[in-house]
Amino acid sequence: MDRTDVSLIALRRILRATELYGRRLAKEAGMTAVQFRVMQIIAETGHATPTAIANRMGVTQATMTSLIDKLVAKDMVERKRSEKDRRQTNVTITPLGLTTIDEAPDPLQQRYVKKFEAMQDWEQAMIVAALERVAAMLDADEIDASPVLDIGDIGKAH
Amino acid sequence: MDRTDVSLIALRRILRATELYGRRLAKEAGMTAVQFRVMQIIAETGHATPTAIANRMGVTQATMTSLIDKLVAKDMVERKRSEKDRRQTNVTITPLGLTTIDEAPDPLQQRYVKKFEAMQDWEQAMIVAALERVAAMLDADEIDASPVLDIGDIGKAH
DNA sequence: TCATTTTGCTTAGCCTGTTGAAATATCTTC
DNA sequence: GAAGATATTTCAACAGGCTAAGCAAAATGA
Repeated sequence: MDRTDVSLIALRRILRATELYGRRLAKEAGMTAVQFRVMQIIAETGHATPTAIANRMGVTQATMTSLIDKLVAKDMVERKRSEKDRRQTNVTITPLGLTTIDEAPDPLQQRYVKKFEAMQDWEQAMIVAALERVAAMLDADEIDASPVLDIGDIGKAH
Repeated sequence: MDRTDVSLIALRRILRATELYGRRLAKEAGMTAVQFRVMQIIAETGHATPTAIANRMGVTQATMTSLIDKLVAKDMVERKRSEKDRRQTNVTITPLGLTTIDEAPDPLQQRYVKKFEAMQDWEQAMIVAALERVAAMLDADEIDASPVLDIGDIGKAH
């Protein structure tokens, strides 16, 4: 087995771990990974418009509407008409939504961040360099204005 | 922005490239990424049982039944009752299915493999080491006998 | 000013993937 | 051969995704 195979296998493990994380999250947080991702994005600043979220996640507005519908039904977020531009809807997170995502298990990220930060400086540097190299190899010529979608998002650090 | 963030962002790019690849594949090969993954598994040996495929992909038998239904409708695979154990169904790939996956575009892997193999020895070694390190960080204590699922599977090399 | 275009969002209808529960058919075993 | 285990399928229900169409509110421009 050559290095190419080994590297592909490692990539596969990374993808799979992410997928499994998404499923676990779905069960433990009482919502699906996609819904959780929407919550995370809204929680970053406390509010966001459907279009903005849709763009970041790489889905259409229509899809976002139905996702928000479900989160509203769960009392996790609220819709509020914008004052400035009354075409816009502002989706804000509710107190319940906030505690839910704060308390949500985030095993993948926690695990990764903790271990990453425990590494020595040179090793961190090496990993960052390698990951960026791989990312560049994979998403090259795909840099268009397309959205920042990611499956079960590994999330923002810290 | 510290190194942890940078590394998470790179990971996110990797995941996203994989996701986008799955979507492109779906359009160009005339089937979805999930269906394609089923085809790949069957093609490994030319045949497989629904349960075996379901296990490898981490879905239930019921799901596999409906996936196979669709592939049968597309004339990509066939169901054949096993002779030995007539409870079992053997899913075999058709000639059409075989040519379809042989000719399927595999831009992600091609791109990756080509670039990887063009790298210098020391760089390949560095990337393999880094990817394995990251994979270990992510899928630690998750090594159980669970299935070999991966989204839009990066695929087997060569 | 006001008609036209653009923008932001929702509705409606349709697909795929997924599951759990129940039904069917076929071994296996005592 | 009856009871239990195993392999699949069927069915009903949902989540997520899309497109097309519609509506309401800005923005534009003649």
